[in-house]
Amino acid sequence: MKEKSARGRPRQYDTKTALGAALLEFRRRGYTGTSLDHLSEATKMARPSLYAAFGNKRAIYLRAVAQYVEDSAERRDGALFDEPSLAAALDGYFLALVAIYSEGDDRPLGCPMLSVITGEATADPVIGAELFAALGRTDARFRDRIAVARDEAQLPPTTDIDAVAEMLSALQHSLAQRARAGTARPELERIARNSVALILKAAGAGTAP
Amino acid sequence: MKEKSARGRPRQYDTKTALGAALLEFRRRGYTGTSLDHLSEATKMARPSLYAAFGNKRAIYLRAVAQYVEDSAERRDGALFDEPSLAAALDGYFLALVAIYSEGDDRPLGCPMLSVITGEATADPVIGAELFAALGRTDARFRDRIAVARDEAQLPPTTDIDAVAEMLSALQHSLAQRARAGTARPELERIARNSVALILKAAGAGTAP
DNA sequence: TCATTTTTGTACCGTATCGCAATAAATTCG
DNA sequence: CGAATTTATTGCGATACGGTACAAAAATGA
Repeated sequence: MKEKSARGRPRQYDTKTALGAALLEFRRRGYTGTSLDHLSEATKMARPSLYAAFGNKRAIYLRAVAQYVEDSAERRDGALFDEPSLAAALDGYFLALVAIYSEGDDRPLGCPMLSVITGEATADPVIGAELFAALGRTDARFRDRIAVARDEAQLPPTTDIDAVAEMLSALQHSLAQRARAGTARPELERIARNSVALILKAAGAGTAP
Repeated sequence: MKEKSARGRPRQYDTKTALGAALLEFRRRGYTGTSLDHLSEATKMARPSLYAAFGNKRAIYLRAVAQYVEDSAERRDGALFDEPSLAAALDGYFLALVAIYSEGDDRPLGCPMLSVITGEATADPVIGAELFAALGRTDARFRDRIAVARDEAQLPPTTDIDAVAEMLSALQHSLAQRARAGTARPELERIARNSVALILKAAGAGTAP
């Protein structure tokens, strides 16, 4: 499926690595705080090349975050759905999430969406819609996993799927927030484990066989 | 305790209203997206006056948010601690919180801290420290309230105070995130009520008399 | 070899930005 | 009234910003 460069001067950049470098820059500096010059330096692409390849700054961010979502989707869904035990699945999922949120040489960089574009959501409707959609996707994924666990009788049939899923989403939002504020990884992992246990207890896990 | 203006030309602005207008502008545009010109227009103070009164942009934000924290502390603590029933206290607290987060003509403006400076926390260490401290204060307030409820036997003596407080903080973080993404107020209120109920259930409220 | 195609590099434009200097206006004290 | 003091206003200067025009460079095809 690789596009074979047919003609013309070959491009010196690789799209995936460029978008990865761009996202890292956004995570470091924030959305508005990242200029096209910063992106140009980080990706080693000249500004016109950036523009030709992806479009304006917002398009660069959206492409970069879309690649992040796509690349991490497999790991996320794997952690959530390949593990039969709900408790183990959630533990694995959130530990992987904390690992991502804790990336960063100096301090944790947080979530590539929640920690980066929250400030812009009110000023830029496109960004706001993107953020809203991302929240909805996370909710839906948790709902699906909870429904599976309920169908497998790991949770009572009366389980309020929406409420439990919203608590799991809240944990994710909170971990992103705390990571961005500088909370260290072991503390995030502790919070994740404790919270998952508490949520499962509230959901009635292990109550009715 | 009012400073009586002793000499010189009297100032035309009121500090509190100016800081309130500045905070509103920060919430609308985000931290980096708000320029001194925006603040100047919003507060009806000339840029040099802003500079003389508060200092640079970061100082303006910190002063504005400090005033917000101070002004809302009374209502917050009142909702939390004046109500004897833990369930009623938490419901009241989070409904008041949702009311604040839902402010805004066009769309909800979210939290004056969580929704505004999260993106800058990695780039500006002072902002990062401020955010970290704010998270710690919220945690501590919830811990205190849970401890009171446990001492009054509204919760079992074995209650894990830290874990429950962290879940309540997570709910707060999540409501801020969802509000900023555009979730409407009734939905936020529904989530708040359901989550409080679930957390109390997990904490064992009403289990042991 | 030479035209064609695609990417790269340089330079530029209009605007916005922060921070401040210099001056004008409004008030109190003597 | 005049001196002193505090605030308000105007304007400047240097930089950074997003976005683009244009020509040079590097490849392919005939």
